[in-house]
Amino acid sequence: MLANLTDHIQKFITLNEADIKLIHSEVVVKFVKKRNYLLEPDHICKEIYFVSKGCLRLYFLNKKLNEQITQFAIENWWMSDYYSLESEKPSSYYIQAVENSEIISIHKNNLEELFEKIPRLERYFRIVQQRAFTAAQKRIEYIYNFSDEERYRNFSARFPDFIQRIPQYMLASYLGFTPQFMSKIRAKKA
Amino acid sequence: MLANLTDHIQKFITLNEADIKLIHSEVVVKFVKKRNYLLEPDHICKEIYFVSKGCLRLYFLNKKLNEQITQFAIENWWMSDYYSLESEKPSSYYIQAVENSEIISIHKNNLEELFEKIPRLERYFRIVQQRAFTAAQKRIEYIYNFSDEERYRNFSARFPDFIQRIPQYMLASYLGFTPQFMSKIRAKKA
DNA sequence: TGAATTTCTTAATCTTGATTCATTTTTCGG
DNA sequence: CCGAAAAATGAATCAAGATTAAGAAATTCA
Repeated sequence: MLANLTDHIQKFITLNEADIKLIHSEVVVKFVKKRNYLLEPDHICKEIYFVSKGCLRLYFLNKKLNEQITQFAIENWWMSDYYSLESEKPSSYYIQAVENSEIISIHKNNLEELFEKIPRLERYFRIVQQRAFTAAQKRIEYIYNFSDEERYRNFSARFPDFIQRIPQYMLASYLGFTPQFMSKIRAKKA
Repeated sequence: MLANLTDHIQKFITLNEADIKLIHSEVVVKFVKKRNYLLEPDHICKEIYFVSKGCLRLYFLNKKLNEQITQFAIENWWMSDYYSLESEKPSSYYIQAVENSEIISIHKNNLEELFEKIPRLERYFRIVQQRAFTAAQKRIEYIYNFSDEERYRNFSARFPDFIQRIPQYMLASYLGFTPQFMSKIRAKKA
C-alpha cells in the first residue's frame, strides 16, 4: 500500500495531493518472498527500501563466514546500504526478507528527482536519518554497558512481539552472540 | 572561525552571500577550555555543536560509574544529544572538551529559523545525519566482527594522529575495554 | 621547581561467552 | 502427512578480557 509511505511522511511534513501523486509515481512496490534478496554483496545499491509490511534484515558474512545481522527493519522503517548508495561502490551486505514482505522501493535517481520537486522531503529524510543515528548510538551504548545476557533479557522485555516474528538464531546474531549461548540463557530463565 | 562552518556546508550545498551572512548571524562561537562541559546530565540539550577547532567527547556514567565514551568529535564534526534535543527530555550525557576548543553552537530555535529561511540546509543536515548513521553502523559492525585487540590495532593504524591527541584511557573507553587491557596489548606489541 | 593529581603499567585471579560436537525439535515444501 | 532441511538445545572445554590491587610515570599548575 503506497499510502503507508505517504502517511508516514505526513507525520513529519505536510504533503498536498499533488505531492502525494508525485511520490506515488516515483516509487515501486515490490512483493518479496521470505528468504529472497533485495541486495547482495558486490552489487551497487541503487535503491532505498521502505517496509510497508513484513520484515527485512541486513547482514554480512564475517570472517568465520557466519551471518552477522546488523539491522532489522519492520513496518515503517527504511533500509538501505547508504554507503554503497552514496559512493556507488559495491555493497558488502545482504538485504533479505525475513517474512513475505511488501516493500516500497525508491531508486536513487527518483529520490533525487523527488528532492528537487518537493524540497521539504529533505526535511523528512533528515529527521528519519537523525532518528536512525540516535538509535544506532543507543545500540552502541547498550552493547558497551550491558552483558550479552542483559541485552537479551532487555530486548525480550522491550520487544516481545518482535521476537515472535524472527528465528532465535537471528536475534542471537543481531545481539552479537551464539545460538548456543542463547539456549543457555533461556534454559536458565525457566 | 565562522567560515569553517559555512565552508563545510558548501561542500554539500551552495550558499550565496546572503545565506552565509544569515547563518553567521544565527550561530554563536564558544571557546571551551579543556575539561569544561557543553552539556551535563539532567539538562535539556538545546544546541548542536560544530567543532571548528579542538575535540569534544560525549560520554555517560555506566552502572559501575565509569565514564563510557560513545563519541568523539574533531574538526568539522557535529555533536549533540539529538534525542534530548528532539524530545526536550533531560539528557543523560556529558559533552566535554578534550582540548581547548572553538565550537560553533546553534540553538535549536535558530536552527529551525535557518531551516525556514534556507530550506536547502535540510539537505546538508540530511546528508550529515546519513553519514553519521552509516559511521555508527560501521562501528557496530566492527564491534561484532573484531576482538577488542583487533579493534585497537585497527583504530591505531587508521587514526594514528588522533590517538596522539587523547589520553589512552579515553580510547580504551571508546573502544569498550579497560585501560589495563590496553596496556597489556601495547606491551605485547613491543 | 616540586607537590599533587592524572595517567599508565604489571600481575594474579576470575567470569563471560565462544567453540566443538552431538542430539533433539520444529518447520516446510511436495 | 511425511521426509528433509532448518532451528534449537546440551554439555565439556577453552579463550578473551574484567577485576583487583599495587606501584610507576607523566602532567599540571601554583
